[in-house]
Amino acid sequence: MRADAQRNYDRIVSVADDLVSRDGAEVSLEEVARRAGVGSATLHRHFPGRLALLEAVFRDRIAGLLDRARELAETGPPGDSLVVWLHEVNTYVTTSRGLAAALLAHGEHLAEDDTCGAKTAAAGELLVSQAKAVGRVRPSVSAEDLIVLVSGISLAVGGDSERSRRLLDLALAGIAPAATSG
Amino acid sequence: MRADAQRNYDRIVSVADDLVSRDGAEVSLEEVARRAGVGSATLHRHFPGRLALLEAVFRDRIAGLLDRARELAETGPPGDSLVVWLHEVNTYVTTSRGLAAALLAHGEHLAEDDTCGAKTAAAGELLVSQAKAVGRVRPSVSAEDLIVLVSGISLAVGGDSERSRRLLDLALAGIAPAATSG
DNA sequence: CCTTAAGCGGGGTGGCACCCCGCTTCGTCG
DNA sequence: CGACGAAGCGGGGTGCCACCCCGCTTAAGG
Repeated sequence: MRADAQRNYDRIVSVADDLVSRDGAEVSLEEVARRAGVGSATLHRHFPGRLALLEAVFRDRIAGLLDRARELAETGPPGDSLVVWLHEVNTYVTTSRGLAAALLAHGEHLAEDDTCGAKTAAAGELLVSQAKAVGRVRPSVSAEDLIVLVSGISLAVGGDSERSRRLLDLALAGIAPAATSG
Repeated sequence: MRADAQRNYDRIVSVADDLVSRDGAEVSLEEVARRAGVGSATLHRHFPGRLALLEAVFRDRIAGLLDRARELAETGPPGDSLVVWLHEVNTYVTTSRGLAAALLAHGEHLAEDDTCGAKTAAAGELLVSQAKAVGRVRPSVSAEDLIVLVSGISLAVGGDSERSRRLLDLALAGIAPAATSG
């Protein structure tokens, strides 16, 4: 990639990061280009569609989540690590406007691609299988399910972190009262 | 309301119903107006904003859900009725493109208004309090939470009914294996 | 320094939400 | 039943958008 192209690419991602976190995933791509000091054609050449831009913007943050999953998998107790990680994902997704949209790219089967959602689900799979091994998670539950769930909650609550956290707790525990039988 | 105004209103809602269920909540309002045979100004006069139109489109379906909640509250076993009703809501919401968006109108506190979401949550409250009374639901869970959850799941899965149903089951039961002790 | 192609961006296209305002039609009342 | 005031209508305008075309610029290599 030519040096000027790389410079423009970086400027666009940086500006998009600011604007998306300020205004959400539906920012005007024109404005991103304007603030980045490039023509809109340049933006569209580098990023064919809004999703491609969002993927680039969140790539680093997602990478952080992946590292964190590996770290938790190695250090934490198998059952709790998954819950801790999902709450961290939830916080990330809820407080980063537009991330949920990026995670749900292609909406349905987010596997096989190298999209943010696919990579996140893959990282989660590690923790899920650990948790299954110690009987803390049903076999029918997949990491992809959980990522979709987190994303959906985040989409639904807007940016209300407290409610998002509460709904995730609810979904992980179920609606029934805690079984006091042990 | 003048007779012609009423006629236009009805035509717009009817056409919007078709187009939203075919193309989702993001239909072009211009196209709705075009197909309804009215000027776009007429549409915008009757419905100030996309959400107002969606509310009108789904009002009848929502009314059906409310009746169903009352019916289940009277006839069904308190614990199961809630689950049955939530699955019915889920099916409705997932198969009616755009309904989730309508239910999440104003996103955050959907109480107090007479929006679709508020009315649905109110109807659910009946079943929730029944279920709490028989110890099937934790006191900290509100009907509003559950409606937001259902809507979020629906948004996240696109139109995949089977997955939507599975995720709702998951969220209601929690991720842990079924307690075989009880 | 010169070539060449990768990359750029001004400006165009078609579509959108939303609004203004002169014209039409409805409902009412004499 | 006819006329009148107002409610309602919609063609057309504005400003914004995503996305693209194409002649010009400039980086990179010899």
